[in-house]
Amino acid sequence: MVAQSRPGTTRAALSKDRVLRAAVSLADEGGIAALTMRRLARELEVEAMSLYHHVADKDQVLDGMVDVVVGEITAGVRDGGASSDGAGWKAAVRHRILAARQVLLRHPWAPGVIESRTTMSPTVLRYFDSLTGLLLGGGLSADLAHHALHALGSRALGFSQELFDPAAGAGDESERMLEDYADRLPNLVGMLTEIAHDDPDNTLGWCDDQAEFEFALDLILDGLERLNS
Amino acid sequence: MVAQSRPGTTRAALSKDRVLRAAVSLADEGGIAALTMRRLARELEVEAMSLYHHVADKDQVLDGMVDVVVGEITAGVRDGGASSDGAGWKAAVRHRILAARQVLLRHPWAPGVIESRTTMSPTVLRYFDSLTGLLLGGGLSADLAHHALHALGSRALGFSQELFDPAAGAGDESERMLEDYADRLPNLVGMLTEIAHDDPDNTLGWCDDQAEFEFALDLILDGLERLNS
DNA sequence: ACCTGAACACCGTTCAAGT
DNA sequence: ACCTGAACACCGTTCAAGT
Repeated sequence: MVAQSRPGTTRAALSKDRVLRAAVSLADEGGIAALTMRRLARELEVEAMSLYHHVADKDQVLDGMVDVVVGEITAGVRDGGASSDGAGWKAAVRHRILAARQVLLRHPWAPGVIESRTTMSPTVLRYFDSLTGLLLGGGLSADLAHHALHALGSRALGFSQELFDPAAGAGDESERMLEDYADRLPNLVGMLTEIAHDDPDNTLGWCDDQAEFEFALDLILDGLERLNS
Repeated sequence: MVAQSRPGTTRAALSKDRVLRAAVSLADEGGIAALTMRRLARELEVEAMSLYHHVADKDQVLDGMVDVVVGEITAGVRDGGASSDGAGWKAAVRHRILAARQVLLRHPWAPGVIESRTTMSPTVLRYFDSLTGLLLGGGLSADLAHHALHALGSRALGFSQELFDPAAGAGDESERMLEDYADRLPNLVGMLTEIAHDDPDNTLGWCDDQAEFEFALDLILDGLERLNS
């Protein structure tokens, strides 16, 4: 096999960039478990071992995928502007983080991969540098800004690993489950039935992730603002 | 090979419990990557396939390992007592979560495994039920308690995935790194140098995880308390 | 310089066979 | 009922060989 799929049709040369973009779309479609070096090669119409001329190993592929995603986030940010004019820091941070979240929603595998990386890439560092700029520009002390980054944690990048399974007990089953567990989990069941009573649309296990994300984000940002006074 | 290691020494029969405890100690010692069905079997002086008489598959091993860890957390809690007397809810929640954190520090692999599970086990549900009891007992509305659980997220179980590598640039290298990146990461470097100036012990990349965890936890709990008034 | 085929040292898991 | 050995269908990666 030569690097042509049909006579007269020269296939684009392999490159690190092509490998990474193929890896991202493979994970987007089939989840991170679908990403194997062999399948990635097949997608690029190449032998698995050819990949190793452009990336050192699979870990470097994962590193690169994070950069692609964080690059998407950074690309959506217009620099300068209202970022440095003091009082607006909270809105600016909020806006940027919610924008990051929108990007991550398109790449459900990204949170897990980001958390599995042991070192921060230059691209990720640049994102955090920019976010830090918003905080310092808003008048937060270096110390408070530093605490803020830790408190935001992964939320700074737009995600928070949900421990509750969104699809756990959706539908009509949930009410029966509520009764089954009422004696063993009285507080949880009590809380959820009361919420369901107030809002009949809201059944067990079905939480509005966007609303919860914003609630937690605002809780943190409001807390920081208070400490900044 | 029969189930005896030496003549007269009958080996303990295999059981799901023994499998799970062996899995936990294997991961404690060698990290989660060291946990393979084959190695786990070797540790138990048994063939790999014998494990499948006690667990359905590796996923069930991971599920069980989470239960072992959360069981450790729950075991350290004395039920009843000061948990339900109103005003003390914040201290009670804080205390319980920090205790959970101490357990998780002994099982560094646990956060990753917990987040990889798609459904919550009865043991985990029981932990959250108990935590919910503290919130409701403290007078929080069902709605606010629900928001609180989401806002705490994995912190409710005592961990927060740190995005910054604790050992990234420790030691004397960090100062040189600071200078190298000063132009590309002005805000981050500015923040860190200012912190390092105030506290010479604190070098780049070396953060007090315990202090940062408590800062974020208190930020959230204080915010909830304010919303509860 | 880039790509390939065969091979190595692993995985999780199935299956038929043993006791 | 519990355990085993061989086998299957995968992995990531190395290496020597091709062009």
